[in-house]
Amino acid sequence: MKKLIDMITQEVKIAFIACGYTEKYGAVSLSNRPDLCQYQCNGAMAAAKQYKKAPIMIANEVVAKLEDYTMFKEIVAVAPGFINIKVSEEYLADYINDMAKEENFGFEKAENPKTIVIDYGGPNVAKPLHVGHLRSAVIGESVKRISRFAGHNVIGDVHLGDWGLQMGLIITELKKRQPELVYFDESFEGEYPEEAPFTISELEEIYPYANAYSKEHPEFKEEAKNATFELQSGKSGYVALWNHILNVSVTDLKKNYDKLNVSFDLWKKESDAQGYIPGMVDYLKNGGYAHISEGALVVDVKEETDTKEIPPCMILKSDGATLYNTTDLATIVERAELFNPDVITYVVDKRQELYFEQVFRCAKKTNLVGEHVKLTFLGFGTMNGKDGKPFKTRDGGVMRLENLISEITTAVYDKIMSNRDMQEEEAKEIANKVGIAAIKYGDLSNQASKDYIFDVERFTSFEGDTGPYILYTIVRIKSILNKYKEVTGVDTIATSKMLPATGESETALMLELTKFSDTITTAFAENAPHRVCQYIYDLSNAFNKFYHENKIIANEDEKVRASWIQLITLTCNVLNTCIELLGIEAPDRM
RNA sequence: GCACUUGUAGCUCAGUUGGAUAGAGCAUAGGCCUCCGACGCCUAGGGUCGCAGGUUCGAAUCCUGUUAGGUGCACCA
Repeated sequence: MKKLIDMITQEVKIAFIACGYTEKYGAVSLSNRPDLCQYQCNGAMAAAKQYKKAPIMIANEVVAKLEDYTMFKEIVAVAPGFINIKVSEEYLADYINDMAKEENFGFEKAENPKTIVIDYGGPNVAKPLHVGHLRSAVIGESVKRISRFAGHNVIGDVHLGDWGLQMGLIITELKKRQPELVYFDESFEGEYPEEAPFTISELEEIYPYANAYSKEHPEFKEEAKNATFELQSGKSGYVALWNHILNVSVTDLKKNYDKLNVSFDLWKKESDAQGYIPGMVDYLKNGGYAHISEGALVVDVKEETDTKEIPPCMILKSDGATLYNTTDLATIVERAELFNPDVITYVVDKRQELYFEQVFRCAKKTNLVGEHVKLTFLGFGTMNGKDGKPFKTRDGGVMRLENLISEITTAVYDKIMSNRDMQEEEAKEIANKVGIAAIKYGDLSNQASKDYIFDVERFTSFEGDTGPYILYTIVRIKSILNKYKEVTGVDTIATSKMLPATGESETALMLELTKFSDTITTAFAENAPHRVCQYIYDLSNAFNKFYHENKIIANEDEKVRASWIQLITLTCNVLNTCIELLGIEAPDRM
């Protein structure tokens, strides 16, 4: 189904052509002056120069061609050359009725679906999720859902950090604490136990301890490095331990991501890419791409046009060991081989931009991926506290994601209990949904690339541009619909059509609904969930205004009543679809 | 030092390919419940869009310079 604005544009363009002007001047945009009109065309002013004619004359000519169209309620030329447009109520109602009938409210899915791999989440094994992991998860999840809704074949990959010194540290520390474990018995040849010799909380304590200890004790660090090497060489006891660490970690991570309503199609790990490294390194060497610089194997990635110095992309350290770059490049190779993607999007902290620029350039320059593959860096800003500095706990430590979530949900729970008479059990469930919405909406409503201030007070507020306000609006509509069913005994799935709007707020609500497809299109094109947030906020406002101006259930005219029920049902459905794209769920009551 | 990035109301943020009087929310001051959820709606005040030039009929938006904050600059990830 064509977008309303495109249908208008089409007519205006035809009129421009009919008057002898170039089509491009007929571009129509949303009005900046809602008090004057709904849509506007500014092309006459741009055309004035080319045709050496007063803009208002051009505008008048064009308007004369369109005046009689039933599509328009009003189309006028205004000095110095604006064309102001209002759509007729009948036309708008027809459009809205079609929207309600169509799948996805008439949004047209991509004709040529692309395969898109989204790399987000990026947790490390044996380390708890902390606030630093929040944005990647929340933004990545939403971008994934939006892309999928837009009709693409999307693969969300968590890209687990399971490689490197951290594993050696844990193993070495474990050996120090429990040397009697069979994993350390060199002569052991049987089956290792299925049960892990530690719990997740023990694991989470071991890693930071070992990490700190290694900084003070070089000999311990040396041992850990050695253990890492032995693990990577396949020492069976260590591999068995590593599997335990992975399993215990992943189970816990899944639990936590689940709370956030975040899920991944793939649980690929850095270690999975290791197998691709030797071949890739050989390829880079033999292809003449890589050379030795200061003892390390590097690929130059600077370009003539650079205004800044871009350091070469390092493939192997001077001691011959691999590093993050190596793994990331190998992962690109792995993904290209497994999925043949058109796009790979990385949802990571924006501080890694230069680094990824190097990796992307290296991959392209050396043809590790084809020309057609688009490597996208979607960098997000820092989540700051109210003081504008990176978010910390009260005593200055790193805040665990779990704690952040429970802090928010208790705040919401208290609010619900003080306002509503509700069973504890139900209130808790609702508080979970509302709390998650508060966190996610608070994050997603900002442009991803900017830093933002995480303000518990503001995000959990039920007023203003917040997650809870959006949910409140949805719950309110649901409540009206239930009441309607109660009063009339009629199910809300009415067959009647929506009638042309009779009031301003009704027209405004309908117009807002027509913008659904435009919103999805832009949100996808820009990888920008905040577009969706903005839209549902506007839509919620439009609904609330309409609600206040009209008595829906009490209306005597049965046809109007049915029409309005249809209208708010559609509003509710659109809102629900949108919050789903943000990874948010609405409760039935709150 | 070099580079990237951000600067919009007291605070937190939007701002469509350059368009008309720069928008929201919070906070502040008022008004609206015998009526579908007042966690709502309406009204008011609040701005040199960091600063200075330039391009343009027209600039928060494009260009140049400048200033303030944030960030990054090969063997960490």
